[in-house]
Amino acid sequence: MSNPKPSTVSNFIHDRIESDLNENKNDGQVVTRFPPEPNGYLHIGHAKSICLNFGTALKYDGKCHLRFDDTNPSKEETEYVESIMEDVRWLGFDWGDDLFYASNYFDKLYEYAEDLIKQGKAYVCDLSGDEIREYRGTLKEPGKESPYRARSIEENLDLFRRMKAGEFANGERVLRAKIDMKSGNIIMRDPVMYRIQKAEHHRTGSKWCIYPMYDFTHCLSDSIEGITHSLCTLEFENNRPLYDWFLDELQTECHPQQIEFARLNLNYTVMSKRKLLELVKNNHVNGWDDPRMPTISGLRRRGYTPESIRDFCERIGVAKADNTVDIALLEHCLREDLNKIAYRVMAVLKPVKVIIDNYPDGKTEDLTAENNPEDETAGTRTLKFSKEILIEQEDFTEDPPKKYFRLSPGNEVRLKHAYIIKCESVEKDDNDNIIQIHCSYDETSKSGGATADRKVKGTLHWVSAAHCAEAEVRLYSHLFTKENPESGDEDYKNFLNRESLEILTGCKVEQSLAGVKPGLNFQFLRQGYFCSDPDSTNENPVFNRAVSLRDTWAKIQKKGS
RNA sequence: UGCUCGGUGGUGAAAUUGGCAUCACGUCUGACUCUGGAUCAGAAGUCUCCAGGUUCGAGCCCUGGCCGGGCAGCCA
Repeated sequence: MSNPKPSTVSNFIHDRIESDLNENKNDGQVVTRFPPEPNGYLHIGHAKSICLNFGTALKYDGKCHLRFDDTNPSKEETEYVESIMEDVRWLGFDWGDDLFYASNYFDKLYEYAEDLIKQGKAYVCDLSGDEIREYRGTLKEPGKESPYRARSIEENLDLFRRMKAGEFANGERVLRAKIDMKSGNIIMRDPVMYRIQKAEHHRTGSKWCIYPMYDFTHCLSDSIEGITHSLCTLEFENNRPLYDWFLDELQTECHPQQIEFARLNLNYTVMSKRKLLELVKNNHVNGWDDPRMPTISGLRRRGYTPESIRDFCERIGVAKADNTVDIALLEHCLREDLNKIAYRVMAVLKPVKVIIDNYPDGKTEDLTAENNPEDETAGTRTLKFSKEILIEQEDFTEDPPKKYFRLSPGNEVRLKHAYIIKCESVEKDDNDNIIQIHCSYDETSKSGGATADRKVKGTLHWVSAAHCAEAEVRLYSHLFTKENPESGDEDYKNFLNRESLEILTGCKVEQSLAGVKPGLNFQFLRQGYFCSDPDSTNENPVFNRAVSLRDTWAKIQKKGS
């Protein structure tokens, strides 16, 4: 496994950092941060942000902090904290000692809030939630000032301290910044800084009953940590004036620059934590790490490598335009990585028996198979060959269409690493199902043998019936049937692909795959890349199809139909 | 009819900051192949949302439109 390398392609953020560096801003330092809220599992969209933030630090010889933005105890859990750390690490990034929690700053944040009150720039407001919304105005109409806006500094201080002391109920009072109720930017209409929430926090327990809001917390956390460039997604653009306002009014020593970029969207899936949570909670998928999910843990279980995901994030670039990336690019990145490193093995997913009539009864042969033609150092393994073998049902047909290179009556194919065989006859049951196929083999055509270079059009994968293991194989396709399940008025769940998971049992795999450890990538020859699943047992190895191989034949068939 | 951001092949991103619109994915040909994989060679597809203007020269600057996104949580 390789470590992340500094990115070679630039983007508008790196351009700005370079111009800052040229002006010797921040003493030539670059410090970024990845600030997830621990309220769900990370997904491929977060991977973009992780690669951007950690990658930027790597490129400019700076640092990237991991900071949990844990200011809302009702939604956050330790389980999420742990999964996030695991995922970031797995992606190949290292935050060193720079692990932080916004909740670590609650004391400081509280002092900053009192500071603002003392400056007359924050006040305690008794309006109810509904009233606050009413007073806020609308997108087109200005808001009205709260009747509590004019409270004295002393009264505000007293009330805020009593909020902290737990004297009031949830929702009874909030602390607000005194900015401008007529601002065109609704964010600036006296935003709430603190709310009362009598809830157990996953780190601070019951120490606090007031919790700071995102806007107040984020800029100050960045400032406290000495972040130079605070990279976030586009929906926070409107919040930047507020980010700057808090830091300006509090005259903090460090004033990071917030820069926004467009979040990642992928077709045939959804990318909001809320929707992913819903899929998990309502059992539309089997947990956060279901291989169909765009979560990091799902992709990992599916068989994606950290390298392929980083490569993907590099290729999609960073810009400000809304975008939907074709999932085919992600798949391309995986194939490219796995092509270099995955061992080739043979697995027959839907078997049909072939009997080689002129092959001696009871004979077995050891054949030598290369593990990876793309990598000489990968070595070889031994394969057993015998009279009865299994091939893929798809690889035989009685009436071959045009350009069909596989096995059919009277036709020859090569068995990979073994002999050329010819179909002599077909045996069927009463219902016209093929039971077994009778073939003859050309003894001199053995790989490495006398007429080994004799050409036939097709080459098939196979396993020896007496020398194989049974396995379960899970085939995945797009989670949604629609490119953009979120467009239009209809509920995205209506577009869930009912056939996104196909479970195949009774698959036959070569012996070397028996008892395989989970998390290993293989190429099943001619089929795709598969990854052993944690559900595997010695008796029942389970493989997930990460991605199929490019399939020219499938395209030809599609055009024909 | 508030504030704000964006618009470059099918998709994503570039364009040395005003100088021949480039790259990748995808698509399509063909070659090669003991994986219909990989690889290699090639092709089509954008004249940059529109209309003006400045300029020898505009994707880039200016003006006016058009279209799309975000913002009215005591979420982040």
